[in-house]
Amino acid sequence: MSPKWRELADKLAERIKRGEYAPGQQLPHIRDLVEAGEGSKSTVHAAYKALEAEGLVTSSRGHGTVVRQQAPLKRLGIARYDKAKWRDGDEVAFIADRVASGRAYKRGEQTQSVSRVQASPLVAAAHGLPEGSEVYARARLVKEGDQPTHTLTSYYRPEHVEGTRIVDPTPGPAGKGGGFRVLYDAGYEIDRMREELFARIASPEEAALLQLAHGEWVVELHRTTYTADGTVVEFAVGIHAASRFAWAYDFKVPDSAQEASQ
Amino acid sequence: MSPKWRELADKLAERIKRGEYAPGQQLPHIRDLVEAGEGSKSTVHAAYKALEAEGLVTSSRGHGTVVRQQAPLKRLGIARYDKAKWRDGDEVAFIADRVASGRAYKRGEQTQSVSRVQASPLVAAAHGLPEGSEVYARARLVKEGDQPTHTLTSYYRPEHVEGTRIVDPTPGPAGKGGGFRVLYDAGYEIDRMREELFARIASPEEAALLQLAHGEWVVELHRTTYTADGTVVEFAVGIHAASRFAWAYDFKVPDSAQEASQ
DNA sequence: TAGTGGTCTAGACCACTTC
DNA sequence: AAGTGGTCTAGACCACTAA
Repeated sequence: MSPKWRELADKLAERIKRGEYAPGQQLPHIRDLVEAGEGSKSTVHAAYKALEAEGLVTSSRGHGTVVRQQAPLKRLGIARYDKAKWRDGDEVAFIADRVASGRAYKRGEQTQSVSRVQASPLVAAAHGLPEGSEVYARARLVKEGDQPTHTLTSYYRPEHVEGTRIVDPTPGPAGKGGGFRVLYDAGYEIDRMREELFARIASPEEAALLQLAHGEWVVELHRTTYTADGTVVEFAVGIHAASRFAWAYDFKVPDSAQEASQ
Repeated sequence: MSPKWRELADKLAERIKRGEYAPGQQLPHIRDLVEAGEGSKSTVHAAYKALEAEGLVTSSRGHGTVVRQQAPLKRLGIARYDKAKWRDGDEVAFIADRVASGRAYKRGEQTQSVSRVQASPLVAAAHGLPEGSEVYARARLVKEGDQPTHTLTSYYRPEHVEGTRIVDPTPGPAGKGGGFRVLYDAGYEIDRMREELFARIASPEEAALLQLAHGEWVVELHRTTYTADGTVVEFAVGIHAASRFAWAYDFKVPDSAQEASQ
């Protein structure tokens, strides 16, 4: 026998999934359910808190509890890095994402700030630098309408970007073609990438920034970008609301027995 | 000003991270903290519940609340599918994972059951079959010691596996070399894969199976495996405890302007 | 039997929003 | 001022574990 608050939460979740409570619609007020005999205020509140942690509703004082918009997952694939997009056209990866997902791009949905900082152990290791070396950090917060979706911070070695648009940024996503175009123009053509992902609980700051419910998770993405000679020209860390993204990777099955002939 | 339960949870989390409460060690009992003036029983309990949702501790009735073992992330990369491992040797992918993570493999850490089922919409779409077609499902639950880490269910088309070891399984991971070896021996050499990942709340069944705390998340992995001629020979769905895994993907930056010459 | 965490209640009070 | 969700208390009782 589940606890009472769990039963109530399941009952409400069921109705939400069946569409009886539509997205944007108000759930019954806590005091109404108390009156209706669903339990004490604490019990009903526990059920609502569970629904919020599960991402189904959002509560706010003074307003009430409303069913959340269940935005479809945004799908990110390798194709978003296609050279043709940023080298020959003027797209940048994050705009390609929108197009692929059938979303429109609006100006002002990406904020950016560039600063010169000391490399953290993670950043230093990725770039093969001593800890504490100075690097350029380009931090973006990407929104979709009013909804922030993820942060992305790129770290560059000073000798690769000094004097480029990246360190003296005009508004918008690093100008025409984005960061990879800038590196390309500076003589560093990207060739290979490594993406590493894992999920964890959002920190309080991240939860506030990405408008996450308490207990929601984020996916942390580490992207290391190499030129053909193996130089790391960009290391980026992204924090994504875990419930809003999916990643897809296509690859050939490796065969180490044939490595020499490839 | 955070609520009292949040302050208490943060204080305890801090001490856990600093090592004052070591993994496996008991946290103070709820009633002790009530006595110590940290708040009422409900307040202290709320703090403990938050710590549990954040994966830091596990509570159980009759025992107490102990600090969780923070197992390092298991890292999964493309290399675990290396043909040399299962074609020329007799390793299977999941053993390669253990070796890469410095863990030992013990027999009996993987359970398996094979059945003939009607394809769900997801499975049918992956195989390009009409919904409800019959497929073989090979379901595994992978453990590490006593700790289950993930489930993995592979779906095969009957004409690809009928009469092979897969559908008449001997104990262990589909026998020597695993499922890919069986397909290889049957004339279907795998060539290309697509992995898709996303995170979501664990269902109650998954939480029980994988021994997850309430509110923990899982990563669902969809793996589609193709032969060189584009035939889908395996579609697999994995459910991983989100806090226990990391994924890494290496790839060349695509260039659609050169597709013809590749 | 004694001790643990978990649930539930009734009610007071707080923080915030809207009218 | 009235109505919303959020916090907190004191205490009763339940479920489970151990000796």
